[in-house]
This record gives sequence, C-alpha cells and structure tokens, in this order.
Amino acid sequence: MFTLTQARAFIAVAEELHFGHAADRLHMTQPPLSRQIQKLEKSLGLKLLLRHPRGVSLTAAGEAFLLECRQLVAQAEQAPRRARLIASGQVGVVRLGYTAASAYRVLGSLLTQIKEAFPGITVELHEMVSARQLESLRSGSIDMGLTRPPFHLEGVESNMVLTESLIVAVPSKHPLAVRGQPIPPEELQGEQILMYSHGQARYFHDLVVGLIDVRPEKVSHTASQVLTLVALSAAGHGLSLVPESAGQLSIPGVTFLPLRNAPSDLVQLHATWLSSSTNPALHKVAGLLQEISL
Amino acid sequence: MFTLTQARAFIAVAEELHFGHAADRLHMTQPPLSRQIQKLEKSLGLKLLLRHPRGVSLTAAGEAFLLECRQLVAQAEQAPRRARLIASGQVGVVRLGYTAASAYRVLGSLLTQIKEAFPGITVELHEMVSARQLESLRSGSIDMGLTRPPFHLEGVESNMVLTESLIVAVPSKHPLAVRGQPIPPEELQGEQILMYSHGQARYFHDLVVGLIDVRPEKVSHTASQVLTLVALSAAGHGLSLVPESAGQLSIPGVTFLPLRNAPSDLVQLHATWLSSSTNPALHKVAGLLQEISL
DNA sequence: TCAAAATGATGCATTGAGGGTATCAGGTCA
DNA sequence: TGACCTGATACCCTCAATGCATCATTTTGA
Repeated sequence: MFTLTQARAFIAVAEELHFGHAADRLHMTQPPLSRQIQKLEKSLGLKLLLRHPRGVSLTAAGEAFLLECRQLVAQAEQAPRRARLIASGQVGVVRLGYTAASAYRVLGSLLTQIKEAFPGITVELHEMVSARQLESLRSGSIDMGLTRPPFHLEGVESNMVLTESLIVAVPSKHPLAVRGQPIPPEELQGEQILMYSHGQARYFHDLVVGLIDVRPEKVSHTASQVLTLVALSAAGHGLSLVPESAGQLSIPGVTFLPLRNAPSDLVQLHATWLSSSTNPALHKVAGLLQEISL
Repeated sequence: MFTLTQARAFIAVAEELHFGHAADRLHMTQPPLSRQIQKLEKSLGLKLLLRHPRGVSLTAAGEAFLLECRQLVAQAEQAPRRARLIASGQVGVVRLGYTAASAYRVLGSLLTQIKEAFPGITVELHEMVSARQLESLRSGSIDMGLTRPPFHLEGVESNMVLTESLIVAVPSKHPLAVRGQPIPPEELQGEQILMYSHGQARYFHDLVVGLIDVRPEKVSHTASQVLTLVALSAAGHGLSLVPESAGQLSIPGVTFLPLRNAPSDLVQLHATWLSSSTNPALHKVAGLLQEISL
C-alpha cells in the first residue's frame, strides 16, 4: 500500500513535471523523491510518469491517479480540523425529541436560536410523546427531548424552556363561545368535557383533574394529543383545556377563551438530556438554553 | 501530519476497543500499536481514546475522527483501482466532435454500441463542422471527430464509418417532385440550385461540382450546413443535393428523390483521432470502430 | 484479603525505511 | 564536440517502527 507521503510527492512531481523542482517544493533532494515515485509505481503496478530527457509527463494512469491523490491529501488535511470541530461541538447533529403540542410555540424559536448561535449544528427532529422521549434518551436514539414533567430519571438533566397557562377550546356555536368572556373553572363542571388519557397524557390529565372536578359522565371522549382535543372541540364534541400556545392554531369551528384565575405557569415544558452524553453539540445546545429565553 | 498506517491502526483500536485484539488484527504486537496511537493523538493535539482498566472507549473527537479515517482509508484503497480502470480505458470520457449532418444517421447507433461495449465510458458530444473538428483534435479539446474528408494531418488516424449516396431535395410543388422519378444529373443543369459554400463546406461543394455543371447564375443561395439547404429547398428556393441520411428528416414542403446513377459510396464519413492521444478510453472506442459497422 | 489475570504503558535492542551526497547515464543544445 | 540538463543509482547515515521483556494499575475470584 502506498503512503500519504508518496501521494504528496506524486502530486508535487505531477504538478511541476520536474523532479528537481518538485523536490525543492517538498524541501528534500531529488534522489529520494525519485525513489519514492518508483516505489509508488511499483506498489501500484502502474507507470504514472513518462521520463523524458527534459522533464516528465503524465501517463493516463498518472492523470487519473493525480486526481485521486489530490482528493486523498485534501481529505487527510482537513480530517483533524473536522474532528476538532465535531469534538468542540461547533459542528454536529443533535437529535431532538418533541411533542406535537410543544412544537406550536417553542420549536421554531429554539431552532432559530440554535442556528444563530451554532450554524454548524444540525437539529434532527423526532416527534414523540414525553414518555417515549425519556426511553429514547436512555437508549441513545435521541440526544435531547422537549418533555412534560415528570422526568425523574437517573442522569437526566433538564432546563425549563416554557411555562404557560391553560385555555379553554370551545365549539364556536356554544353559548360560552358566543358570550366571549373568560370562563371560571366552576362553570366547566356542567359541560361536556374532552379529557386527556390517563396513560398516554398523564401530565395534562392530572393538570385538568387538579383544576376542575371532572365527572366521568360528562367526559365525552378521551385522547392523548392536544391537537386531537382541539379538533374534537371544533367538531362540537365538547370543551377541552389546552395549553395557551395551542390558541395559535387557527381551526375553524373552535374559539379559545381564557380560563379565569388560571396561573400563568401551569404548564411546563423542559428540555431534557443525559448528562453522560458524549455528543459535544448537545452540550453546546444545553448550555445555550441556560442563556436564552424562548 | 499523521499517516495512513496510523489511520488504519486507529480504526482497528476504535472498532475492537482493545489494543491487544486490534494489534492481532493488524498482525503486530500491542506495544508499537500503543505508541502509534499515542503519536497520532499527539500530532492531532486531541485525545481520541479513554483508557479504562478494561479496554478503551472513544472520546467525541475519537468518534468524529473515526469517521474521517474510515473515509480516508476507503478512498486510499480504491484509488489504485480507479486509476487502473481509467488507465485501461474501461472508465473515462471521450469528447466527440460531430457534424450536424452526421448525427442524422450514425451518431445514435455509435453511442449505443459504445455504451454496450464499454459501459464505463461517457461520450461528451460537441457539434462542430469538419474543419473545426480537426483544429479541436490538434488543440486537444476533443478526442475524436466524425469528419468529412479530407483530413490529411500529421498524426491523425481515421476509420471510415459510413458511405452513402447523394439525393436531391426538391420543393414539393416543383414539377420534378410531382413526377416522383429518380432525377438524371443532366436534368439539374437548368434548375435553380442551392449550393454548399466553398470555404465552409468544401467537401460537399466539390462533390456537387464533380457531379453536375453548376452555372453561377443558377445558384440561388449558398450555405454550409445540410440542414440549411434542406430548409431552403422546402421554402422553394431551389433544389439541393444532400446526403442520403438527410432524407430521414421529415420537413414539410420538401420531397427527396434519388439522383440517377449516383454511386452509393459518394459521401464518406470518417472517425478521426490523434494516434498520440493519451486518453485510453479513446483508443478503446477507436478499436471498437474497426470491429463494428454502424 | 490476597494472588492471579487483564490491560495498556514503558525500556531497550534491532531492523529497515527514508533522506542526503556524490556520481552516473542519456539526451539536448549551442 | 563539449557544456548543460535531468532523472537514476550507489552508498552511507539517521531515526522511526517493530518486537520482546517488563511494569503499573485495576479487576476478579477464591
């Protein structure tokens, strides 16, 4: 097999078409250069150069091999730089898990800020619910999640990225929608309610249960995704409590009204990651999160 | 700078995560392998491996550099093969000059046969008149031409690829077209004739002059391209003599009739190339031409 | 708790690859 | 023909890579 030194030597000779000049360029003398080229030709089993009384010229194989050598040497020269960039986290990929609901408000702004701070970092988006995100963090298939509490897991670090309130999605024809006033929680008791599933959307389920007295006979349907509840409300199947950011969705048939006296930090969204991750780009992004607000 | 040997050594260690096993794989002993990796790390200024009491693991820089090394080594390994392929002519580019008229019949078939015999050879097409082709051959901007005689030039080799007859392009409303019979040469003397330019299309000019007595007052227009003459005939500007293959053009307003007693090898088309060319793919194609007929 | 095993690092002697100087061989040019 | 140019060869030297023997540290298991 040939060496990078031989490749560099060949490039010099092929460009100078003169062993002496090439040797100067390589800061060596002509005889060892001649031998290197001979050895290279022997190891390849190809004649690369035609020796003329006045300089040399390239054979077809030489022309072809010159192109290969240039590529090879260029790549060898930038390999350490690229490794350093990746190791420093300036260049890399962060696989980000997010819930559909979280995307409405923070995702765009988050991606913008990452791109601005670290143009070399690519964010790979993976939509999944909070529970899946924690599994994926552990198995290493994502680097960071945008997760709803709770996420008490060994080695998981986190940073709160968003707090918001809950609002009420009301079918547009519903009297409460027509009234257009903030809705006191107690007024919801008598209404048909769309509820979060206990298993799949535990966080929102428990939030709603803590806010209003949910009577089973008043629960028309159960779903796990915010978007689904809004769609069902739009279709007239009942009222639902959704995060404020879902109010940005413009879905015909549904009106969003504030929930009276609801604290503004009711719903939390946290960035989560494994402190043990070896992905430097992840740690850059995690560090960024502490400095910025979304 | 690091060497390919070090890159291979690092790949082995990174894959085995064990110096001893990696050394076995590289057919060497463990101590020099350790030292090679140390030297590599030193020359890069990066820690690539974390040494544990039980084997090693990769740092982020190591992960990144591993990818670079794999690429680098793969490229180094296939460089000789690719050079050999290009040198053998199995892979390469042949720049082919052709005249618009020659394209009508042989070009498609030629390209098909080349593709079949040498799938790795790409033909780059450059349309130009015969005289330009010879210039381009000499200057090295094409490798082969499809040329009309004469091409007596030092070092130019050739191979006849097509002989054909001349036919007469007659405006469809012309009495001779209506008659629809082969036309004797002497009958053309009294007609308006479209003539090839003496400078640009010397070959066809001389051919026509040799066949019929062209009286200057009967020459309505002069052009250098076969297609132009056919178009002018279609527009009713006179009769023209064109190669048989031009009869395949379906242009409204023109009828093609045989020229009575015209020999079938009147018009020749030759492939031409420089015997001194260093393009192996060209010589493959040139060799192919002697074996096939188009 | 202690000996054995595992694993990477280090010391040392040997070999060989790569470089330098001097010179040769073949060709060009005045 | 003689001075030159240019790549190849002969010969020597240095140093880097290898292998062997051994060390240091940690884990394992009785």
